Amino acid sequence: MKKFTLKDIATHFKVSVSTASKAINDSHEISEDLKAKIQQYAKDNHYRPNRIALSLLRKNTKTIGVVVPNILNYFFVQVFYGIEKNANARGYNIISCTSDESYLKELKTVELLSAGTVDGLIISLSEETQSKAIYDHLKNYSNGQIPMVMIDRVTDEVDCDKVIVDDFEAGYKTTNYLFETGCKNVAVVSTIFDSSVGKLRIQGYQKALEEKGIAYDKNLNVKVGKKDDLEILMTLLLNYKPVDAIIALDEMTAVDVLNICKQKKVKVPEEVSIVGFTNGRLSKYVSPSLSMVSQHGKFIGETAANMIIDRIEKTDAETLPYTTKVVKTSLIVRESSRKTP
Amino acid sequence: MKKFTLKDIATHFKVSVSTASKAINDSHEISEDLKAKIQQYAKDNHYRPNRIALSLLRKNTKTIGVVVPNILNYFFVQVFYGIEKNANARGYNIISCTSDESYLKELKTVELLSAGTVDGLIISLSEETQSKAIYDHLKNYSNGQIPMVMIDRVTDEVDCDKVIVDDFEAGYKTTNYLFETGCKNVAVVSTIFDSSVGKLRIQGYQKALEEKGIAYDKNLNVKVGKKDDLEILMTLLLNYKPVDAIIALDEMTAVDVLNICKQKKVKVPEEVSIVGFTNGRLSKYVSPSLSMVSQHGKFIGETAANMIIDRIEKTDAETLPYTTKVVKTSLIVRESSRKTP
DNA sequence: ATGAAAGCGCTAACAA
DNA sequence: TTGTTAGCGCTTTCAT
Repeated sequence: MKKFTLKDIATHFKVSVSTASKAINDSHEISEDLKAKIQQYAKDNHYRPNRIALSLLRKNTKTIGVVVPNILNYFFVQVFYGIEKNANARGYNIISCTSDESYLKELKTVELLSAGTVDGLIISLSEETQSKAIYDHLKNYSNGQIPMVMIDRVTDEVDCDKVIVDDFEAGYKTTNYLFETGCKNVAVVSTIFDSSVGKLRIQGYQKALEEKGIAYDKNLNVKVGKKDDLEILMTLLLNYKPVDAIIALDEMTAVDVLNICKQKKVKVPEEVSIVGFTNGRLSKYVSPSLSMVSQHGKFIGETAANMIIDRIEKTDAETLPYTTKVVKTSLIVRESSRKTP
Repeated sequence: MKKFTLKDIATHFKVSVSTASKAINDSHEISEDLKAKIQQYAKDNHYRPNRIALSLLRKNTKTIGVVVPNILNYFFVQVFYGIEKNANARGYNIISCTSDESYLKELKTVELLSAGTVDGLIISLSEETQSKAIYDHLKNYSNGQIPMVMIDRVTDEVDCDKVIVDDFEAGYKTTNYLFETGCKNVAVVSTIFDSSVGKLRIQGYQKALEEKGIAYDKNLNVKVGKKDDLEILMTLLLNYKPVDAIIALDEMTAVDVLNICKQKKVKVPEEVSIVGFTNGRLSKYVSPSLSMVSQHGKFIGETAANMIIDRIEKTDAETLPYTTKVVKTSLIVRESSRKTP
């Protein structure tokens, strides 16, 4: 598995390495004759300049790192897709890592990537990082070394470019939509109550309640932990009050809630409207199909890729002010929510 | 965005770079006193040895490249997850790329990765590559340079380690299962008729037909191209013959077939049994839930990661014979297929 | 205990 | 037209 290098070419033609280099790069300094021979030889031997050496020389890697909490979540897959698309188009590669919602894994990943491996980093915080609120690994990162863009799950404690979803507004609008279609008792079911995103959606929900003059009832804000049984929690919820609308803060939960309702013979949407977050593959296909809030993951990825590359390629990068782009959500109304009061 | 290097440390303490290096690496050659000071200073400044420089020196990158045709396909997401898991556990990172089912993009990606960026490559062929049957970019790759493992969509024309699904057997067993449960006219709907995987499943299907003494009817082998309308093809199929079982070769198609049946008031599974390939998120949640063939994507990923790392780390790598691991599928029976004749 | 020098593969001044 | 040298950041002999 010996690599084929410039030196091999140089030795073969008994020329210097720099001559070989110039010939490969089609420099006008080299005679046409020699160039042709060297280029042919290089081609025959599948010579590729070593990117590691080039990276060291040019002090860039043409690679951007992406850290997402969970690759099995369709939202992040879409984000990833968007990043890859734009980054590739601009000549960058992606090195992708998962934090698995773990602070430690996130920390290690960030340290690894920060060691010259990538020219910039796109990261969405793990749930554990957000719940522990430890951001040192990212502060140091952005302070000293290379550009960073945070997406979706972000924190104010780190200064950098950000692309976020307008989760507050999404929570607010979704709740209002349910009110407008005649729902009275709107509950929320969340598995991401510890993340910034989950909290903002709840705040939007609370604002809508407030405007409507309805007191916030924490029993209607169902927090589903890793070990909790959603079915039990749902039973408690439905027995607690005549809930007629449920907002599920992620797609899987929306589907689960729907299935539990069906199983309990609760009619959707006649008795209970359901609206979920993240417009992925599932929601369209279940029946009744689910009304969903789309966060436009692909667009977020594209935007983040452009922001990071812009910053990487700006020579006066440090002087650019950090910006935060807010992506609006769209409510996709399907069968699981009532249309009229 | 100036990087903090050994030189900075050396200058700060007015020592040589090599002394600084040794101190950082806790060499016994350096006085405890100086070591302590240097290590503290390094820590304070978040010094991380430049991985690019180390890669150049050690001639390895501790990174493996992964090229899959389509990241929005749940099977590949699972594979990816498995690769990431095992690779990380063994100290490797993943650089991931999508070929988008395009030969050209695959070619470019492979060339890029082969240029010293990664220590090994895991690849699943794009559909276009398989239909055009051009494998030069991979032959050269495996000949000369770094280890490669092909997964799922592979070709005999390239000598390397492989992890494949027993698609022939899967097609065979699935068809037989349908026969055993009383189905007579088993059709297949495929969007991947050009890929090795799709062809093998069809061959398995044909073998089952043959054993049963049933002539292969190509009208029952529905090929759905990118521009074809599945609904029209399904209508033709159902009008053509009293089909009582349909095998869909990917998950999305299985769901689509199910929905079209429901829409046409064809009862599933009473009138038509449906079995799909790839046990992803969708199949469990639609109703009736879909019986699926699981290819154990995560396991395939884990296996591939181990194979490539084994080969990378073997010093006598070239002498190791190439092996092909075959992963058996499992049929997960749900509601969409009949249980008794 | 510390430093100088070489070298990983490559390019880009600068010489010849 | 071709070659020499230096250097990207680091480690590792081999001096000192």
